[in-house]
Amino acid sequence: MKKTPDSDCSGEIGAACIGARLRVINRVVTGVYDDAIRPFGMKISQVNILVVASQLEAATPSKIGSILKMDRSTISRNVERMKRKGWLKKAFSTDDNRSHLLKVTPKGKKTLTDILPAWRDAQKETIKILGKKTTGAIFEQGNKIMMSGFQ
Amino acid sequence: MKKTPDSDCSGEIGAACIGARLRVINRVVTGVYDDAIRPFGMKISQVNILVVASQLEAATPSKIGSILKMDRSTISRNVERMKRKGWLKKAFSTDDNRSHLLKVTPKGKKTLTDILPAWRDAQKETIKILGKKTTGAIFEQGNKIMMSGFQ
DNA sequence: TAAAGATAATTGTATATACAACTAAAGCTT
DNA sequence: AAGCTTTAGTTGTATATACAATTATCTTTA
Repeated sequence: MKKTPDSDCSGEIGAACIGARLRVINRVVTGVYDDAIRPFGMKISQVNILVVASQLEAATPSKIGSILKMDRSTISRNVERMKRKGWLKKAFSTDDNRSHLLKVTPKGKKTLTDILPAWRDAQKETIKILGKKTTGAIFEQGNKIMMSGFQ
Repeated sequence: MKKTPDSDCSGEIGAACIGARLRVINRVVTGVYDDAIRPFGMKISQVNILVVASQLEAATPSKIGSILKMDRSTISRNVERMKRKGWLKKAFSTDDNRSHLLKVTPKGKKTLTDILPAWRDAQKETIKILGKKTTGAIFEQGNKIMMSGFQ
């Protein structure tokens, strides 16, 4: 019997898609962190950028993007919002006029400090949801991928 | 010495944040699938919705959302786009007038069939990137979370 | 059964994300 | 040094996502 366009391949994809499962986990866990730090007006995506910017000596948008695996345009838009909130500012570097450095403002640092207890709660909650094994696997693999952006 | 608002907690968050690592992995893997199926005009998020809609007997927006852990409003917007593309259509159910059923159109099914080889390539690539251990952990945990939405 | 409470979907608003196209500035190459 | 190529950032456009508020319908309860 001839296969019609209706022949169902959704079974195979539904039963096996890693991307689908990863994205579900991502939505759930992102929600845990965002819920926890919402009272401070910050989101986990912004925390991540602030943290990386804090820890790099020369935090250019490109460098942050290569660590967090974000497109440059995404960084550009996020930085714009975070500047508006007063958490980040631009500083010009001397050696490359195409680029600039991103500095976390005192207000940005204070907010990071403020969210710390809520962030710790979100960590605990996430481990409870994912279990130690999955948490560990994600942690290690995530580290590897981020580290590849340091060069 | 008094702690100033400048005292740095970015070290702790940077060194430990599971959410950050998960989100990096999510961006990378989502890109793998999206790159693979881009020639067909579809994205992994849309594939996931079509697959779930295919497999449910009564695929309401709410049901799909509770499986994929998406907000109802997100489903609403995604369905709108997918209707525009001709992959999904609405059908009214008899028993609840607040809701409706979502049906995958023949065109939607055909496109799912068309992307199958590309999706398989993306699966392989993802396993290569994440390794078997992390892939397995994400798969199992993702299954558990999605299954909780079936009731 | 009428009022109160819960559920389903949509719409307004805002953030997150990426691709393509563009501009500007380095860095090579001959 | 002039020209080609690469790199950095921004902007236009589109999708993905969620919270709040709203409307409609269903369910429960008094």
